[in-house]
Amino acid sequence: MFQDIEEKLASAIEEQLASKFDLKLKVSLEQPKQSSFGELAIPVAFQLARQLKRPPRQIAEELAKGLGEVQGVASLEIAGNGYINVRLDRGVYAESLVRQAAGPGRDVTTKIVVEHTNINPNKAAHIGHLRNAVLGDTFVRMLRKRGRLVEVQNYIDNTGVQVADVVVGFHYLEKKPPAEVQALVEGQNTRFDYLCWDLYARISGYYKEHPESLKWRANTLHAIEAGEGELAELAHLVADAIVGAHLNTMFRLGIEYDVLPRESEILHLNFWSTAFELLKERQAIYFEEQGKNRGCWVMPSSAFRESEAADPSDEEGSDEDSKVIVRSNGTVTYVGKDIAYQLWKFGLLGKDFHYRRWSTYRDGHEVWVTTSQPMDEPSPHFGGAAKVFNVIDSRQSYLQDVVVAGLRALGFNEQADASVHFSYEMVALSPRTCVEMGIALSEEDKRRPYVEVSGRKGLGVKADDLIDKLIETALAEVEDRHPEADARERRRVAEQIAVGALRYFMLKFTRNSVIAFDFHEALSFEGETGPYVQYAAVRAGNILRKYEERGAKLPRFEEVLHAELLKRCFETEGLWQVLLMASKADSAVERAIASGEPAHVAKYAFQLAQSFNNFYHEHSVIAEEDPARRTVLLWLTQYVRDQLLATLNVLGIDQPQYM
RNA sequence: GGGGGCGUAGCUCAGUCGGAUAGAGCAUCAGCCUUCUAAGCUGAGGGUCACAGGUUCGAUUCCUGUCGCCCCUACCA
Repeated sequence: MFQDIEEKLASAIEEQLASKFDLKLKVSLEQPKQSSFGELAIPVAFQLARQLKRPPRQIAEELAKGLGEVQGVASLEIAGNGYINVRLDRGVYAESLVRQAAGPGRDVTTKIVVEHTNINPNKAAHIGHLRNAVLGDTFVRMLRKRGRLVEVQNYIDNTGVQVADVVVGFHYLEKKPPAEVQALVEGQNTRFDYLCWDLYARISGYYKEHPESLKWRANTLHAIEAGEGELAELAHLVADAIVGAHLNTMFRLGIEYDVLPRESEILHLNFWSTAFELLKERQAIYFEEQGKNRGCWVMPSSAFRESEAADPSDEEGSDEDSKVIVRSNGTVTYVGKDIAYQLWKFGLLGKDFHYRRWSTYRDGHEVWVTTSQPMDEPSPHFGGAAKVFNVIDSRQSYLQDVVVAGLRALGFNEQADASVHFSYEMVALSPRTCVEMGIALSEEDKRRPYVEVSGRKGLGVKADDLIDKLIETALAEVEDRHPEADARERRRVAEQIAVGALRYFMLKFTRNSVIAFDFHEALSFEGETGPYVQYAAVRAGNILRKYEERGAKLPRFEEVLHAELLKRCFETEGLWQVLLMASKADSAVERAIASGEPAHVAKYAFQLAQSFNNFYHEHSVIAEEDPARRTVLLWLTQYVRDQLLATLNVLGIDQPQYM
């Protein structure tokens, strides 16, 4: 609703600008700093003042006069030097919320692909991976909430170095044949993904002490790429088992995928060789004859580095910064495969995978995986997007630039522009948390704001361990508060609170801020946290439930409530502010999509919860004696609850039955 | 060396296109449970928006420089 009025006003002003000043300008609206200024502010006169060389106040007055009647708007005022402040007609506004004109569906024709999670399938997921998956999943929920068609892809790098290293560990270090590893996968006593976590750290250390053993890695990579032999078999075994573990971990947080494109199929279905031919044909890459990259196919740095293109005076052979796409031994780097994958996402490769159903989630949703052989059962159609978001760690922005440069070099400028590196900073550990975990720190590290995690060193917090710990903490609290409740139900509530705390924690920071993970902070359920928001929703639900438990029935609000009554009640500033805040849910999501910041939705959820908690404290709904007023308060409670739940749903957070 | 990011309250962070008196949470202190659950609410203290210039009617925001911290700059991803 708020969204509608914003759009209506913006376009009305834009029309004015066009007719009065012959200007084409995108008008944006602000929220006034103080609520006494009204509900919306239009600062457009300031922008115009310079262009028109006239005082902003005068322009504002002219625009406001010309605007006339806008539905739902009570008045326009010129304030300060030239703000146009907008006051809504509270009665009309509230009434339209009671009638709930559904928000407009947006673009459902073009597909958006969001790729996220993308964890190397060689060990358990850690907190850094959680940030990726939660960000990606929330962004997907945001887009879907606002009517976009979205496909979720989780790329599986099952032929890369990291998988190879674990295979090396099993084969060369532990001398385990595939059958034995299979037994470990199926074993009940230890978790396979945890076991691989340790093994990966072990083999990484081993390489350091015995550099000659790196040839094992090379051997293994070749075997995997060829797809034959015991090493390849081990790689498949490990990768599939770990992917299963990752999907289970993510499902605990309500994260699901549509399709798992695998690197093995990129290779075996010759996606790469097709892309390779294209790149050579268009001369996007060339064969290096000299220097350190001799014998490799490389992309010149001028393709992805603006500064170098600007300065051609450099001597000819200065391509030390070129990016190797095909190594001198003939194998292709990750970036090369990623270019082929990116082309497929846009439907530009002229090829497709084959698919089989990987599994079906408990809610019935299916996730598919790519295969190299045609399957009998028909599959949905994947790929062919108009826009692609790649949720990838910001440390890889250089590689992402190379991928986009690849598209551009092939002449796909439109798709290059539609490729978004949805980047985010890493999750590190606070020094305090390192100490708690028994990680030895140097004096220097202790003074740092954070300590980087390292899979190679096995240093980090495993996702499932963190989730378990959160559940444990929440459960203790739930048991304390509800000793009489059913144990299974309490467990369920604790899980929902834990997930709420974790997802909110991962979302409350904007993407480009490094999170120094701290157990104490993450385990907090007070203040700006997921549980705080959940608690507000639960309280709202309690009011409605209690009301009905006491024998009354909730009125049919749309029949009982009318503009006049609503206007009278919402003259109370506090109540109006709650309603206003609640009506901004869609606007908040839309804004967050535009800025690419899921954190904005989290912040909004918190503000709405805060606003409601305030209301809860100040007004007794059920005890309200004036029946008309009570009806309004009940409706407000229900409306806020609905908006809160809708927003929590966008954040991937459930409402517990009680707290 | 080159590229990118950051620097806002004791701590962790927000801060819309340059606009009205710079905001939250935590921590500290002082209050509030016979009520729809206190995982809550109210209040207080706490700021040279790193520093110095510049552009502007107006700068936390844009530009330049300085200082400090971080990331990238692999035939790993």
